[in-house]
Amino acid sequence: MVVFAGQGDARRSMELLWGPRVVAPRTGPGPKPGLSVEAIVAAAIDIADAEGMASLSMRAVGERLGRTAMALYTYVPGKTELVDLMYDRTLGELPSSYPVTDGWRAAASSLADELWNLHLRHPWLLQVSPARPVLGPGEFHVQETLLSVLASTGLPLARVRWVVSALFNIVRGSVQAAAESRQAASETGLSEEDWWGARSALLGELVPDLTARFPTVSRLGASVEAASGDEPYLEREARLSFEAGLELLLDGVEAAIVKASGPR
Amino acid sequence: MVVFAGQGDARRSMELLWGPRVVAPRTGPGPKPGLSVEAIVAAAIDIADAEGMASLSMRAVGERLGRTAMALYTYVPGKTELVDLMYDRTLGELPSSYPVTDGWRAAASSLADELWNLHLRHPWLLQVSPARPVLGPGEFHVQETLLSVLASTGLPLARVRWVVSALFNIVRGSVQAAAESRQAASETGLSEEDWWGARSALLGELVPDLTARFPTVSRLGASVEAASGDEPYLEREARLSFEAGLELLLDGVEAAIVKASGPR
DNA sequence: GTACAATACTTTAGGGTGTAAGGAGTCGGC
DNA sequence: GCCGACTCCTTACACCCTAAAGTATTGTAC
Repeated sequence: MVVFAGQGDARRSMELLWGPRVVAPRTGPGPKPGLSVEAIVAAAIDIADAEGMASLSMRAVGERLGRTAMALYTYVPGKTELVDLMYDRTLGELPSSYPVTDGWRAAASSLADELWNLHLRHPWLLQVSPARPVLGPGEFHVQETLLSVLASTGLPLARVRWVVSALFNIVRGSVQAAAESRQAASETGLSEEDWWGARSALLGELVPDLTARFPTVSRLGASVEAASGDEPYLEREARLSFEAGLELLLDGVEAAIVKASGPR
Repeated sequence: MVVFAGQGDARRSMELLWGPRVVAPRTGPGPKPGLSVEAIVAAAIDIADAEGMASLSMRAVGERLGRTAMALYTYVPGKTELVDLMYDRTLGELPSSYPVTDGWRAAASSLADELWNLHLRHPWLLQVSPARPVLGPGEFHVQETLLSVLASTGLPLARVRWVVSALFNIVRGSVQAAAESRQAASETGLSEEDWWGARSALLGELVPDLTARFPTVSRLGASVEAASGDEPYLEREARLSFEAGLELLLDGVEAAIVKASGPR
């Protein structure tokens, strides 16, 4: 399921995102709060990291904090907003300094790397829709960092923007394979090799004319299988895909720079 | 929630994917089947297209076919497999002929376009995990088409592979914004403009130092707002992002070709 | 023509989910 | 000392997927 930012409580939601994270102790009457928004968000992130977004329920979060699910509703309007907070807080983890002293390409590469690792550490990020942005400090932080590093190419901001979005897409796309393969392995208890072995045996049996119908795929499949050693497969695969995609993209940027500076 | 291919019924699942789509009428005893796998898949696709993956439930599919949810379990092992079928059948829609007579770049571009439109027509495709591939005919078909078109660049298949994956990522990533913005608009009843207007007003109020903290983003935001007319915004935005990303990528491919053919 | 077996479909039920509603309990301020 | 505000919990509902068991329909064999 894709989660959108709630509409009714737009203000409340924004206040949670941008407001102070350490709330001053209340002065009014009533029992002292035993929890806090940040504690809830942290617990939720822990769960999502360890067991995946599918296992993230209000009950689970409450349990981890020694409360019931409903106790959370005192602090957070609903699950949607909680997920938004998780997303934004996590993006905020991204380091912000990428010196361009070694050139824009080195800076962009290491930034992309960091972004990749961040997503790999928190794969559930991929399940939060980037369509209607959360518009929290973390998201702004990431955009600012990406934009400013790539602006150092000298390209106009209006073009840098597309580079940023393409870069983001490549990171998200490639990390998805890695993360979900990992998650699938732990959920089903089947290693990649076992799974793949069983599947390709079935394929050969049920689709005898596979190589005839899909010659190029088959050619590739054969070469890949031959080349693969016995180390974790799909994850390395995803990393390679990321690196290759990044290189292609940055080559494209370089070409754009040359073109922009005019044919000499 | 991310859906993985079931493990227990791997064989059954593969048979459904690769088996004949028009089942021969049964001869034995028992009532005649009133439904069929293909009819169920089609109904499910209709629902997902119209109301999104979140609204796709076994009940909803059954209801659309005049049955209960449980009736579907005669034809399909479970929801997981149904989603796999939906995914694979939909990918099968992609046209397969992309003549390279006008050069590889034109062919790749129009193929990418087609892929983009396909995803836009069926945005729920993005919610099916590509990690553990479905390994159905549709998926093979798409891979085969992409690979063979890009193999016409003359690059070795081992590199073409990464180009394909990057291309796929760019398509998926950029279409996500468009599709989900559309979906969000229809679900919340809020147009992009209204939503964005409300949000940015809130931002200005709650975060007065926004432009100071995120100068580059703000600079970009200002220029974009100024440039935007009064036509549907985020969707055009996503399309532009797609086109720009594609150009960057293909430029990168061109650079790779030049590099591979050796410095003259 | 009737009994049987196989299949399609429904009903029932159990364990999930998010969260609305209302009832406890706890504390600061008057 | 008590009121009111506040946190937190229990209960309840609506929805989800699907296992299990029951019912209806059909073709075949005797």
